Amino acid sequence: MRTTIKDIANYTGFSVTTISLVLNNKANKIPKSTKDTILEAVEKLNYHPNRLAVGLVKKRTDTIGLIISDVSNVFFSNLAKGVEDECRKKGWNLFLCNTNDKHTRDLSYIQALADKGVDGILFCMSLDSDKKKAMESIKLFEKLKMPFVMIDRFLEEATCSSVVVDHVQGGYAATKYLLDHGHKKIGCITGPRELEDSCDRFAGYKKALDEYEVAFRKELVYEGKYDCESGATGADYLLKQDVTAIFAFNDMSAYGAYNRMNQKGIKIPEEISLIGYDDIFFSELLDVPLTTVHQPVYDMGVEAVRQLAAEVESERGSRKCITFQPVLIERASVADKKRSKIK
Amino acid sequence: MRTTIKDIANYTGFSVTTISLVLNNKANKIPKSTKDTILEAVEKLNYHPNRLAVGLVKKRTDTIGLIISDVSNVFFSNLAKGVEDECRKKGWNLFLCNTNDKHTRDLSYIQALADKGVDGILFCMSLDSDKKKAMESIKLFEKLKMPFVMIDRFLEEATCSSVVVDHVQGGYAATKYLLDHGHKKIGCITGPRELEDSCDRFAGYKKALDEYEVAFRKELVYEGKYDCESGATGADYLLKQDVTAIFAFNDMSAYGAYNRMNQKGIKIPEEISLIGYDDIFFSELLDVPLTTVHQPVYDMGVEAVRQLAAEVESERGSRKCITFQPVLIERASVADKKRSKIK
DNA sequence: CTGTTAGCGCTTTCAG
DNA sequence: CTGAAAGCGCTAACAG
Repeated sequence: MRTTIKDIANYTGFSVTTISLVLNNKANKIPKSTKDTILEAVEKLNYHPNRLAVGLVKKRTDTIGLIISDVSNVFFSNLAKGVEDECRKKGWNLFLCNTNDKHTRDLSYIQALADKGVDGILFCMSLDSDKKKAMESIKLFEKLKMPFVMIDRFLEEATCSSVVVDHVQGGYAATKYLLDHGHKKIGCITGPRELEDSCDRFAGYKKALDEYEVAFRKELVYEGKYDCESGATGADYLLKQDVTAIFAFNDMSAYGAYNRMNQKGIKIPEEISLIGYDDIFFSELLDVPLTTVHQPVYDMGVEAVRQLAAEVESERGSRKCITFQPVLIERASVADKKRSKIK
Repeated sequence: MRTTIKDIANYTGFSVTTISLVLNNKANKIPKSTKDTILEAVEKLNYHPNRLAVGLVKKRTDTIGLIISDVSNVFFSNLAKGVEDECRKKGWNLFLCNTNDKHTRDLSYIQALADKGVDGILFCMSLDSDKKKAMESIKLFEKLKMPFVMIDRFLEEATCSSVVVDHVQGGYAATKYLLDHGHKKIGCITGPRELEDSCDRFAGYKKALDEYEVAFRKELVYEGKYDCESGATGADYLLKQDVTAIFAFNDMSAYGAYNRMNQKGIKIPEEISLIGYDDIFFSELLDVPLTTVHQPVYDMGVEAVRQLAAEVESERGSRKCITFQPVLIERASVADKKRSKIK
């Protein structure tokens, strides 16, 4: 059996109250001598408080949950790393929950975590959530009075903090970079049109085009699925449109395009410039390191925990929306547009 | 305030015992009618048991911990995925702990998880653990009477289950494959020599050489660090030794070698064959998809949870050591040795 | 079949 | 300064 506070009481002759007091630093008026005997006993008997019991009475467990779709996705694993590192600093523990983008799992994890007494939840809504489903999740949080911060996706209606990245800016930066390199026929391989982040990047793309007074042409837009395969078919399509540069809305589809062009013997960046989005660790390892838009995922994880901490401490109120600016990482996959090419 | 079992008691008029009984399916002798009223009330008042309280008395929390060095490493994130998926199936929750390979964190996480009442721990010992430190961890588990299963690394002395992969076999298979393709001068880029898995792969490499009666030559061995950079310098070195094939002990160093050869204009696999180890998702996305040794990481995660479940249920006893066989994934980075080349 | 009661291990008034 | 006692929400003998 583990040593309990009672054991310490018996051993030292003091009452459990006194023990508890000194262990929780509420021992203003307890003489150093008794403090010391107690601390010694704690050491000697190797006493460690049972956190379940503590949690039961304090209604605080120093534990939070992280709900994401899939840790094996590099985006999320980096996020999780940031989250866990920050938790460790705070002396917290982290529950990891993968929903695989199933909304019903969002719901069941939220409830399960609440039942286990977490102090708060970091919530990356599942992708199959339409507005109605999203509100369902939010309502559940509210019903449970569970502090939470939304990551990567945000809902106006939610009374919570959030940390997101400005994808409009990201899309804008990537496109502008291409434009600055003289490209005008810039194809893009988007993500699924339902996804807000894809729409945002698209908005950024258009904004840059506008700013440079390059007419938007919808035949230069290919709707991909954020995966390699659709990146490859996207490249096939755009090549036929005779683009000089491709902006893939995530690195995975950029890889697909990259490989396809390689197969076809099309040189990057000499013949076609390519730019990605995400900055997966792999992108810099390619033969032609990929120029891409970096999302500060790890930092977002850290910040999310801090927001949650604020939320937990202050009993709501914070409700801040922290926006991270993505940053363009210049590598080798973009070159000036060849003058030789017509138009 | 959350509804408690007492609320249900008050609401239905039955005692808390009765409620508890039906909720825990120990209601053999309780008439369906009362069962139904209770279940209805539970539904209506939206009652969810407080798991902290349950855990306190039952000494079971349906929660386990996973201690690894770093989730942002693809190996571990895939492992974690397998673990979490299996946990979900069992209705368990998962604590995620990153040690960054610091042994003291192994210790503090083990204790912290125990304090929070986990039923067991999946333990991937930190890399800076020598035998003595490793035993320290094991002893702690034993002192705490905490069920655990070791993953990826195993210690004879430990009375626990473990799931590992047979790296000797992996190294053997990779080397044999190269030999079968007519290569005799096979260079290898190992991992740090302190690491057991690297030694094992090396043993497999030698074993295959022996079997094919190809003399081992130590100048064909380059000690790398399991990263891209050392892979590149390893390639530089081995190229000077005039090898016809390179076996990199992990995919990261294989990428390093791959890129370096690309830079030098050396064609893979025409001029040099290359084989990796790990089968990171990226390996198949390369221009020349990398032939590599696949470790069934996800499945290991799943199996580890099952082992732990057995351990937890049967109050020790199992103590099985499950060995996974790595499998060679044939892709495009290995070719028959050119006859033209001398020797 | 159902209720009473005693904990699980800890914190926290409230007395003294 | 320290201790007794109540209670967090639940389970599990033990009665009846």
